[in-house]
Amino acid sequence: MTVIPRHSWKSVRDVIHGKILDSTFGPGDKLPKDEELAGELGCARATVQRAMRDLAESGVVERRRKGGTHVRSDPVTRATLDIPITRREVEQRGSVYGYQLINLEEADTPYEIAASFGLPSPCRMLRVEAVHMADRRPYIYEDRWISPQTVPEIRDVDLTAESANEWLVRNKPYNRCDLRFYAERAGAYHARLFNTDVNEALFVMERTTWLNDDPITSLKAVTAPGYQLITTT
Amino acid sequence: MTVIPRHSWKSVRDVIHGKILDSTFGPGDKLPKDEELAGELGCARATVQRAMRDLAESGVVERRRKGGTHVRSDPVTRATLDIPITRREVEQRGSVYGYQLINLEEADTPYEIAASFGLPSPCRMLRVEAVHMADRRPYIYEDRWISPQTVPEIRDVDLTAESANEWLVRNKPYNRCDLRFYAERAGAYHARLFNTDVNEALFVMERTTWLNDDPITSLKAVTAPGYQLITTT
DNA sequence: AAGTGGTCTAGACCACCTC
DNA sequence: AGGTGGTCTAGACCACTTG
Repeated sequence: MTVIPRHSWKSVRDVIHGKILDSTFGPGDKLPKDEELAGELGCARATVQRAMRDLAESGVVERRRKGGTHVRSDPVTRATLDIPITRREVEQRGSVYGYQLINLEEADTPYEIAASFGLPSPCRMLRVEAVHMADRRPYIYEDRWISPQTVPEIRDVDLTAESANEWLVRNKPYNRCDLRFYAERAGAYHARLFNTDVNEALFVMERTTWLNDDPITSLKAVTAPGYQLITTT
Repeated sequence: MTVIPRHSWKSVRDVIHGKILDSTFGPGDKLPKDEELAGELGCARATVQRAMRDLAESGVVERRRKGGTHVRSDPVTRATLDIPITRREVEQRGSVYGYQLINLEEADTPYEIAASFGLPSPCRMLRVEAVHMADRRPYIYEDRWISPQTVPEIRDVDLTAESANEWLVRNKPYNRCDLRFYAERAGAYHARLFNTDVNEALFVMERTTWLNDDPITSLKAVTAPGYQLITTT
């Protein structure tokens, strides 16, 4: 009786993944149940579980109780995005970070902002406009709405000194986060801010967050010309 | 002796996360070792492990053997991006998908492409230019380079019928994937293709993949005006 | 060298979902 | 209602990494 070399969950994962890649199991096919696979591979069921969870997380298979494990029929490329605090991002580029509050007011949200929160109608929120700078040049313009009902403490924060970005990330957890990326023409305001052409193409990130279905903040971040969002897996 | 209500790994995670959010443990602080926490919380060490892994994956803490578990000092917002096959994306929008090969040739890669693969100098690759369409209108223009050394089978694929996008995702696994997003002005070519203004801002995705350090493909996908990349967590 | 997280097992029970 | 994946435990051993 030979002890099997070693059944790490990664090797189990790779064996199963291999059978999918070589078409032993095609898109949509049902895989044997964990228990069977554990028997075949000579490892504990928990090890198969661990392997399968990894495959499920990377989008290769789908699992459902009672339904079993199926090979996903529409493969996706899945990647993880890390969006750091803007200050950190600037500093890691080796630049000097700067921050400037442009405007702070309490006002009714436009319809689009209410909509992005999923609210039926506009309501009163705190609006914060600010610029993040890298080496004294504008780097990201942020236009943010904060719900003072969910985040009452925000009124006590000195937003001329600390960016809402930083304070919120450090102090206010969230459950749900919507992200949206697109390109936008600069327009007169941003062209002047970034000292560029009116027709420059700018990369825009929008982020809306909730805590237990209560709106926290909605942010539109317009980046300087040439900005790139990068991921490595 | 009351049986503790139930110690699911999620509740354990939330307890620990709570202690981080209420500053019981601040940024950079070291958390007790798993064994201790398990004792305090009255659960198995494996349960703490599971909870901690989740916190580590979502970027809240960092763990190192022997080093212990620390609260991350620079919080990040972490999101998972799912990029489907373009055909699927179009179909799920409820549109009719179309595909058109524009150009297919073997040529030396420009320096930028070689660079994105991390290669020192240009080399011969297959170049595929194509358009994906939604309801007969251009949706995404793709300019792709494929390494025939890593993917010799590509020569036998009829790229007029099936997009390289689809064939590669279905048939060629990859280890490593770099993604890059930015905005670009349309220019004459894309303006005509998308039937829009020369200065329109277009959202661009670049994706480069490898299998065990061997280059597979590098793709620049220029999207139609108004395109948005969306994530929900 | 030793401390800490990571993995593996065997077994039990739970919870969800399809059949 | 029953089958399948998900979780939990207790204990052992492994592997990384830092003091």
